[in-house]
Amino acid sequence: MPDDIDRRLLTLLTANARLPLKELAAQVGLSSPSVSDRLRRLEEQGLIRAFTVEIDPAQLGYTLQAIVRIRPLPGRLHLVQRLIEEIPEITECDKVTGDDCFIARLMLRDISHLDRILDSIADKAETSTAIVKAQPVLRRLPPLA
Amino acid sequence: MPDDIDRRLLTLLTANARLPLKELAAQVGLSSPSVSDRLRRLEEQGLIRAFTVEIDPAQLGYTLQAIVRIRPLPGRLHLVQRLIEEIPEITECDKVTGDDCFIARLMLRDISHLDRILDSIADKAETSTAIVKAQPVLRRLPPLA
DNA sequence: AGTGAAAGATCCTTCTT
DNA sequence: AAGAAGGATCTTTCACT
Repeated sequence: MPDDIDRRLLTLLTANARLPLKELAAQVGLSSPSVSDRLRRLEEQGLIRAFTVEIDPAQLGYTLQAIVRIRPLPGRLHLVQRLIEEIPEITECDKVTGDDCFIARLMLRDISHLDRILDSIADKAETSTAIVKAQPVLRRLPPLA
Repeated sequence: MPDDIDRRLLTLLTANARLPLKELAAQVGLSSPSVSDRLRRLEEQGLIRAFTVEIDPAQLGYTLQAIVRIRPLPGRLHLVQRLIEEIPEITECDKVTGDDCFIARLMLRDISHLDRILDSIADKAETSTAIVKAQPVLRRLPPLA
């Protein structure tokens, strides 16, 4: 279980994953070797899954996003799931309770792009689409208390 | 606009943001200083928004996730949006077209945690909740073609 | 579990071409 | 954009708390 210092390290790294050890150590009041040890441990136990970059999809041409709820037709659950995994424009998908079996986020170049993708699953699942107008909360950490 | 080499750099960094310049340079067939210049440019123009870590929420005690659709009661749109921004368990929220004005992702410790949060907005908005059972597509990059 | 220091390797940036 | 050099940073180790 992460202690208070681990949590502060995670907060700092979430904001800037390239902070040097010396800087991290100063912020949490430990020495560089200690911080180095803690980071290694956090990575090994999988609490830190990966070091990544956050990309602005609009600057890659994906100026439109949609949230699509997907209800596979009877007997098509597994087929639809495989399909979802293979559509690269789906950058996130959750399998959930309730009628809407899947909830997916799509990155799109324009509306016709959306139309094309929805058409390709129309014979295997029903879909409900919501176009993203704004993002009041961009991906952030839950409370670490 | 990013060229082919920029796109390869983005792909490499998305998988591992700590790859050294030398390694990145070798992969794309350039020298370290060139790659350094490109990364600086990508960061300055905001295509790379940030260097971060990906955290496993379960290991922070958030063993439950929910996707909640939120329909503010008449006249409560702005109030509800402020509320959403202030609930730290909401780690993602999109404002979308359609009846469901907001779609939010909640990180939760258990079911009673969900109950508490939904209760706190029950008098300002209607909600529909879907519990996440699996994540067939974890956050990934859209195609860079 | 952590500190402080020090050595050796690696990495980044600057300068020149 | 490449190559070489200088300076910073990371990691590891060790004796000690």
